[in-house]
Amino acid sequence: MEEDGRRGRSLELSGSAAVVDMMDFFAKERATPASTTDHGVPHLGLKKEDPAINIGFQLFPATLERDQPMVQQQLPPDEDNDAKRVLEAMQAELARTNEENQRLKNMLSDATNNYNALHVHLIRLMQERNLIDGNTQFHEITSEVDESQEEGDEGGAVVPLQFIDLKPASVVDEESHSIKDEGTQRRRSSSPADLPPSKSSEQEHEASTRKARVSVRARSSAPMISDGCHWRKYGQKMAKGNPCPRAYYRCTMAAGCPVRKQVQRCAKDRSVLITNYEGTHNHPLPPAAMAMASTISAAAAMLLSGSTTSSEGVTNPSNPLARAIMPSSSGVVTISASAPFPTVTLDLTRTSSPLPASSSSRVFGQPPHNQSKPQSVADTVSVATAAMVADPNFSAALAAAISSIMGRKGDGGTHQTSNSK
DNA sequence: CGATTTTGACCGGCGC
DNA sequence: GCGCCGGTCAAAATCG
Repeated sequence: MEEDGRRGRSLELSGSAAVVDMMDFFAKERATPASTTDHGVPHLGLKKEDPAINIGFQLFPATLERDQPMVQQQLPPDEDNDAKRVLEAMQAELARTNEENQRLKNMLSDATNNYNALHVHLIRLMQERNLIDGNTQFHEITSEVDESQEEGDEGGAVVPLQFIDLKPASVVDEESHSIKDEGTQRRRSSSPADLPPSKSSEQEHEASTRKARVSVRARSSAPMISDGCHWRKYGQKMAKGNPCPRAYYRCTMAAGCPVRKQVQRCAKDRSVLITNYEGTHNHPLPPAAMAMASTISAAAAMLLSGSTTSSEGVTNPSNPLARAIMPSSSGVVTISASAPFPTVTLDLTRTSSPLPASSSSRVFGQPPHNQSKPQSVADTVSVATAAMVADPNFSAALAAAISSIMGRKGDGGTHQTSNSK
């Protein structure tokens, strides 16, 4: 986006702006009204490619208001009855089109509301199940998502879906104040005045979860995947063990948005672009970004609900969401609770990843030089849902998955929460 | 001219 | 304490 390859300094990150699978998908998302993609097609019975939507939404309103008076002005005063009848017929047709247009708008609005309500409901159900399971660590994830949903309800149909963020609300609030202040806050953090009287277990937990991330792996020759948000590059570093530089971006869609992301090519397969998201957006997301956020939220909530476990990064077909997605994709979602921070990974590489399962742990923000240390791979929980992002049928898949999940509430499973440290 | 990128410096965490 | 490393800052450069 910002990186268009006009400069040659940033090595591989400044390559040509090629289009990848996921970019194709998000480009489609942007070109279509939000509700047509996010609510799920079944509500409308229309496909998002249906030309009727675009015609009704964009073309008719503009042409109607312009053309109608023009036709009348061009008519001579003594025009014959045939011309009048044609004119009346045209006007009637335009009126009908207007009505159809309005009806489509209403349908889209309803569908959007339905989708948002379902999404909130889904997250809450997952939270309830986590409470039952007594999984305190993962509970924080869904509760955070839930809070963001409630905030979004204030804005009506627009729900500020956020990338998964495991930080407790207090931490989020602190970080939301000012990005500029963050550095000084971090450097001031050792001040005795800022230190709490005692370090409770809750605070220890906070420290362990404040660095939660979402990692997206996509095969791309582009310098950065298009995720719908606006990013500003604020740094670039050479990471040890990887010849490709790592670029640091922060969200510029709203002032003070604390969300950051890191973009780096995989050392073993340079065609794979690894993007790590960190933080919570403090603003509503555009449709394209919502698609990503929704997917991650749904996948994470689903996984954290404890229906599927795996230590090898493979798909468990008993998972309803996975079942809904699997037919169309080979993508893999992985959630790791490993130190130093829990991470949700979306593997969007269409072919099976050439990397072993353990390599995905490195994506989790852990530099390669840590690989020699004892590190848990067994706490990795995986299921194939990432295809929702890569697959243009994402909406239908998500809707099917949600429906499936709703229908099996209470159906539980084991939940792997082991931590390597 | 404002927005964005580049890039060296700086900081804190961590291991030895 | 020292050095390494990842992450961030901020001034300068660059772009549209």
